[in-house]
Amino acid sequence: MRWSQAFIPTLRDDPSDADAVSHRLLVRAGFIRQLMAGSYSILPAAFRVRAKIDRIIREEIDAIGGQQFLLGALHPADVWRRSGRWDVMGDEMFRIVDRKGADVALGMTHEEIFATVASELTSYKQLPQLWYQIQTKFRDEPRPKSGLLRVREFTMKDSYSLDIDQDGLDKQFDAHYGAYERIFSRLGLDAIAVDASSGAMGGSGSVEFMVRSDAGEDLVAYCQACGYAANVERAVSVVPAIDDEGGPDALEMFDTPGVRTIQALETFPGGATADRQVKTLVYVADDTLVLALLRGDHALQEQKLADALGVGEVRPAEADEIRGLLGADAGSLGAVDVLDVTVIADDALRGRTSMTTGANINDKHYRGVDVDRDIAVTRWESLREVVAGERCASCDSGTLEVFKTIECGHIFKLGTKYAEALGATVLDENGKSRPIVMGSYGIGLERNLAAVVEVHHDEKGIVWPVSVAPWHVVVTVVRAKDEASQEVASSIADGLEGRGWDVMIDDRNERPGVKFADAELVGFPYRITVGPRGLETGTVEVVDRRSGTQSDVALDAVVDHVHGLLSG
RNA sequence: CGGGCUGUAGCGCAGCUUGGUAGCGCACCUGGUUUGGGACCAGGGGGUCGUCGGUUCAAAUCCGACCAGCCCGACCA
Repeated sequence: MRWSQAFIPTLRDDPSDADAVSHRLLVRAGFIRQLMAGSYSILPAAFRVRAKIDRIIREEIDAIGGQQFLLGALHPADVWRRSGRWDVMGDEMFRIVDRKGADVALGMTHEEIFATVASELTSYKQLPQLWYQIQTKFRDEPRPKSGLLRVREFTMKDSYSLDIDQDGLDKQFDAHYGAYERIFSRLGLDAIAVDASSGAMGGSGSVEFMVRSDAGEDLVAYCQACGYAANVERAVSVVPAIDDEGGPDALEMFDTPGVRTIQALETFPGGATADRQVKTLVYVADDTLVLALLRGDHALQEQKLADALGVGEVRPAEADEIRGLLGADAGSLGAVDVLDVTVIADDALRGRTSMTTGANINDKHYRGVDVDRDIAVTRWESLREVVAGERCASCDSGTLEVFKTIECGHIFKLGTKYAEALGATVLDENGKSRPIVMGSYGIGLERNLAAVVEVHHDEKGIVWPVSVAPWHVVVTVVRAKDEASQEVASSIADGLEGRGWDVMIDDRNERPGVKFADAELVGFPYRITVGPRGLETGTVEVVDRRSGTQSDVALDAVVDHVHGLLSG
């Protein structure tokens, strides 16, 4: 490829609306252009990167037995109604009405459709199967952002495993786990596998593959000592025990005029430190009011509560709902003697005594609360959000870090939910009909492309790993009008292309500085500079983008030399 | 959906307060000189000023509605 004919619209200035590093660099280096919020045009350079990511994914999924499909992006409402997700997905699903008035959806994922195809399976002898596709997904995100990291239209590799039993699912899940590790490694991404909440997908287990980046939106708790890693939606940690000795034993109500917060009660005469208070939160889950109890200085992780209750989401109760349930306002709430309400208590409250909490009468609190004696706890769960610096629960010696990450892949054990809803059953060896046990496994291609840029860049621009670079080498012709230089550049490019490398010849009649700056912006792993000065001594210059190392190499050795660098 | 901000040439921006022929830098085209880190000279092309409506002799500028985009939050497989 000759740059003079290539469409790589680089910009001298940063785009004004780009915040994330990958967004800024991909726009500026001529890889993408925005069409509307959450929708981007993939330009030729980005298309080449995407094609390489696509290929790496296909190689690894094929290697664990994947068969590639291509399903429709247009889905009839019926299959989504059958799984119950036509309503669950809400505004996030793009919906259209066809000319006959039928409801149609733009596919946001394909469990329903693959399950529909799977209904043709008839015998356990046909299992296991591993089906996948690489296809466009549509999700009407409430807030697209950060360039390709959060969009409304994107390409996903989604695979689906089909098995007769849980054991088969576990095997395919593990196979995907390994394939994903190999994929991210080949993309140059240091992905951390973390326990995650399965959220709206349901199922028995899920693992997210997270890449550390400030542009990410998920928080991960990580222990360097033992490698424990979990999304904060699930993470746990060790909470040092609190000494309850010396407090009042008997339940005793006392006046707390004007006290509305944990903090205020700490300094109120006769009050208590936050770690000796019980925080009572009222939440709504599926139209039912529940109480969530935590230690006063602990924060609720809402997803944990939702998972504990087995619902998709929870929301804090409104003021009038709270008053209707407990007869008091937020600030004076407690669970003492509350009997008709589901009470979920955080594990950190187990066995605690001499606690202080609201009395469900405005401006009154109880002291001397013995949690086991005075509160009818329905269930004990981990509800609190871990905080950086806490002790690791997994190895008991390390300290947890908490940092932002990009979710680059997510694998789920689905179970039989979709197979049952869509009639995907087979006969087992006893002739009995059984629903197929499914798993689903996703990787967003463009998000991974952006994640690579988030991780591999410097102040000059992108630094592509060789595995996904749009071109491996740029041959920069310092003086475009010098025919000898152009001929040398062509022959070097031919030599490298003959070895299987992708080469861009920068033959533009620009100043050298412009071409060097563009080469660094676009991110070619290696640059070969051809100019009259070097040719006088029969050499060209080879520059390593990552390290900046420069070396003069003899003309007749440069193809071998660069081939060696790229192969290394 | 709540809060904040922005829409003027391909990109980055000024002009709007105080209404009167639409500007600057970069990019682009032609010719010339240049060429190992974002050149220079001369000439030139390109804009329904987001959209619709209102006020006015006259609107990029004032008023209203709408649309789009960005950021924070809510939300989020």
